[in-house]
Amino acid sequence: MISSIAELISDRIGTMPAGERRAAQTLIANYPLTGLKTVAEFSTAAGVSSPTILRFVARLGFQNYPEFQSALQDELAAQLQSPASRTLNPASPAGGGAVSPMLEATLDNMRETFRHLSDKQLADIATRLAERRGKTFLIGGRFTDPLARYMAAHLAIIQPDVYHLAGQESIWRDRLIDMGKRDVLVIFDIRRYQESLVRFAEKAHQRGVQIVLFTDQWLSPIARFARHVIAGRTAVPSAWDSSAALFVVAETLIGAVTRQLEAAGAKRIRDLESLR
Amino acid sequence: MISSIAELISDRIGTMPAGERRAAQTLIANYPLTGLKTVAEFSTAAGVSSPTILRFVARLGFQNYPEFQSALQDELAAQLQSPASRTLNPASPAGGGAVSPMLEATLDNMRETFRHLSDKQLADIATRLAERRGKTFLIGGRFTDPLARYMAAHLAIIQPDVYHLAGQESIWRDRLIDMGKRDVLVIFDIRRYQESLVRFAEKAHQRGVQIVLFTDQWLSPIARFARHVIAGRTAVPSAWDSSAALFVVAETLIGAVTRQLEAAGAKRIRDLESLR
DNA sequence: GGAGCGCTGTATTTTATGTTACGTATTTTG
DNA sequence: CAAAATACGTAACATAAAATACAGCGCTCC
Repeated sequence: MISSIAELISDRIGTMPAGERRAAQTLIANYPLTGLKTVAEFSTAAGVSSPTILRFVARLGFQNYPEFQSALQDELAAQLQSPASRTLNPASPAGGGAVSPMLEATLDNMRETFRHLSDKQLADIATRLAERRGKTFLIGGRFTDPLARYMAAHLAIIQPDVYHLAGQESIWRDRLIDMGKRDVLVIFDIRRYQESLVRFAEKAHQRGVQIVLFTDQWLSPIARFARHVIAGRTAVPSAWDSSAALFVVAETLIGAVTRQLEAAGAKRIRDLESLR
Repeated sequence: MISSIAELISDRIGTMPAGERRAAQTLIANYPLTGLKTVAEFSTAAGVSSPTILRFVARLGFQNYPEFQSALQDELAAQLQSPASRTLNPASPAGGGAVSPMLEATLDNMRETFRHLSDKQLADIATRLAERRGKTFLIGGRFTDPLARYMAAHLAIIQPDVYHLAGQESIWRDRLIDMGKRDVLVIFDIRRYQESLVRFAEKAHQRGVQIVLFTDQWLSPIARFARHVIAGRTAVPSAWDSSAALFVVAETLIGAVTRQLEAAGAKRIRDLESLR
């Protein structure tokens, strides 16, 4: 069975004429980058003419060059999403049970999630949450609402006016009245994205509320309205998606907000410490 | 110093207008693939128009779109050639901001937690939860109750008689009447351990309820009454303890229970799948 | 509440990319 | 050794993509 284009090529490279073989070798040499460039660039890199490149991809079974490129991109996407550590990390020892694959995937997800997340971005969001110009609302979807609760439970201690929106849709929809452009709304939404949340986000956005969105890598439609978007990896070998990466981001953010408030010498924090 | 385009983006994302920010977020969400596609594809993915994409790349300092794509390709080429660099976030090398110590500590916590947790132990707990002799109750403390909710939300789908105990102490204390030796009580309790939870656990234990305890490495006093104890690492460089390791164990357990029920060919699972 | 500025999308133009047709070179076979 | 078939490149063509011009809208700041 042939699963990658590289395999396909090495499978057929024997039956190719000289020019196309040079194309194949050039592509394999630094795969798959050459294939993502234009036909002209590919051809000069291989030292052949453009039609030869086209005949080459035709021989591989593709209808046209763009189709070939799409296939390469899809392959690359799959590769980038499940990074190297799974294959080269010998961290999964004897065990082999059902645990380690799950753990490994989760660890990968976290590394990948943070790789796409800069310190500055997190600091910006933390600042927004810490500056306390208005109120902070948190809400989540069916499975992610606990994350909203978790974050709310912490934030509510270190600052006032933090509200978790719970219960039925009609209840939190009415809270829109309290929201304005000085307020922040933190939404957790991973697929399948919930219609009710999208509607709610849209209305809040219209009222000028700043939205911070926690979502998965495919981005909830709410991203359209969000001021800040955090995209976490969710894929694990399970029937369910994993929210663990988002959970860790949430904890990191909680820590960052706390630190900022401490640095600002917020009275509330001092009061709090004296209480402990 | 800015070495990657992703950094460049997160550096300037704050100063961008809404549309371009959406473009930036879309690109970061699955970097760098979206940037390798055509302007039209990029624009629809981000939900903006093509000129906005072009203005976006112009703002990043590129003369035109192809130049931007070449830069992305070069970056990708460098990454693919030295796979080691891919696992680490180049944005936060040594020292850096507050992100990576937090992440590193969290990852360590998870590895440590699972190191002290055998496959068999997890499988036993999963079996206990899956065998469905009685009811399943879940409850947590001040900060960990969201974890109980998260687990309950999943378990309640794949099996009946799953209850999350919420609200005031008096409410769930009364639920003790419903509990017997065929039932399972899942408790999340990390320090500072809550008196009310300990009392509740003791009473449940006296009634013969099987207790599964999620706690920290110093073990809640509830461990005395528990049939199964999961001790997660919680130490992170933050003012707060981290529940992330326990969260991942919970997810692992949810996955294991689901798998067992699938393997047992539970009718409910089949019904569920037909609903999807 | 009004004027000015800036951002965004639609429509059009321009550029360059992929594709095809055809003639020449090269290799293979009888 | 000759003839045929196959492979390859040059050059013209068509198509799709990027770039630009312009108008409408929303926003901010007086």
